[in-house]
Amino acid sequence: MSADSGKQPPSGPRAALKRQAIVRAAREAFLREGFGVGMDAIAAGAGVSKVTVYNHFGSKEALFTAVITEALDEPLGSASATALEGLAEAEDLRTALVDAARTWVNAVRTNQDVIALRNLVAAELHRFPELGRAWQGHGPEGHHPAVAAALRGLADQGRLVIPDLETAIIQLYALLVFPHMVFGAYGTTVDDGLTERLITGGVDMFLSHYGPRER
Amino acid sequence: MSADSGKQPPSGPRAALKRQAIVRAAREAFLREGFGVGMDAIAAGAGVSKVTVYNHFGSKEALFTAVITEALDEPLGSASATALEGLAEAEDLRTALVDAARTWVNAVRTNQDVIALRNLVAAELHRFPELGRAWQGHGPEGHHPAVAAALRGLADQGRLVIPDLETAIIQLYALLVFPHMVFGAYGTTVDDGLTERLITGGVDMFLSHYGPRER
DNA sequence: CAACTGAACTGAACAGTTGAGTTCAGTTGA
DNA sequence: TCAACTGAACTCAACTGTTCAGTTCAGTTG
Repeated sequence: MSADSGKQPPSGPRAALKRQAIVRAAREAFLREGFGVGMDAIAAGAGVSKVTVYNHFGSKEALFTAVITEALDEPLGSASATALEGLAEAEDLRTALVDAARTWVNAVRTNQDVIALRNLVAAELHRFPELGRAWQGHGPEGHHPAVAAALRGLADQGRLVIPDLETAIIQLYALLVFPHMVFGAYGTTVDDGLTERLITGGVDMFLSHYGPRER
Repeated sequence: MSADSGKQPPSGPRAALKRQAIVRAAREAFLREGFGVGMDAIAAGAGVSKVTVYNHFGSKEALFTAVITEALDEPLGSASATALEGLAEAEDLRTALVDAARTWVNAVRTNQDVIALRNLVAAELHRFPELGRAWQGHGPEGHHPAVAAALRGLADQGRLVIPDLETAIIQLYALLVFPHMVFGAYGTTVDDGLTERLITGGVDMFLSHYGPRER
């Protein structure tokens, strides 16, 4: 019944280009109009025949899945991850944390696309239960491990006192990135001034609780 | 062309019951299957003829709007608002804050429906731009004023030192309710133990930053 | 209490549209 | 030469919204 009965997707360099164009156009289309956007519109946006789309992906759901999983392993974390790693060597912990937080939050803010995609997934959860599960642990908060490692390192150095690491990680996320995710959900964006106050204020608050009592 | 040309919706006690049943069923259906659910399914769920649905609401979009606006002024905040008001008279600020936070967070957690509805609105923003605007300022974080008043009161008493009220409010939200909203977005729920640790840990963190330096 | 009235409701069929996925004959390009 | 691609026409299912003949029911009148 489905198109994938014994058919393997096209291969070769030409096919790869087409595939890329399709995913790109599909992502834009989904972001612009939601999951309800027509396959014809996507094909047209990719400058490709609808048949080609189906030869590559077999179904709309598979295409959507491809878009999401592709967005899933976007670099998003690379800049902020390196910023977090440098934390151990920093002399002035507060300044270093504020800097790391800035690049981190900025990565989230400039990738509103990813947040919007998450909303799509959330809204279509009933259609894509696996995607919902796959999205957990990824997305903008996808590098828990990096944050965990950074915090653990600082704790081992004795520069932070963290009795409950899991809670602390969530709190750091909550103070720094969750506001942008929550407000971004309806298209509201947090303005630059407030963003900066949330960063410095969040770091200060985090340090005044977990930091050494040097204050 | 539309059905509302010169037609007013039915009135009277019987009609009111039907209308209520329709909105209720529509809400469940939308939550269960998303906006794509068929009107026949909604009518069946309400135990009502499809014609009755159209006599009452005229269109699917109008019905969806009715569901959302009805959810908009749900009491959600009443319990937590009163809990927040009692804060000024409390002797033990930490205990009182933790208690207030518990009822507040619980209100949010048990109203996951409302959060899920918000996701629907976000996903269908292009179809309902007005709804998106109406939803801002409401929803689970809809009682900013109550929180603002409570914090201001404590600051005036000298029991908290809050240089930037707006930031402080968002931080309180971030520490206590945002995690449940973010994780709840894909159906993941925060388990009871973590919830409790987030509450106490969040309050402690908040107080260690804004509270008097008695620590 | 019986007959009546009229608005609201039912059930089923129907019209019109949209969109997913397919078919196919023909074209492009390494 | 062969796999990939195109374009257009097509099927098929689902969905929104409508129509209509008949039914329910609260309230009114005699």
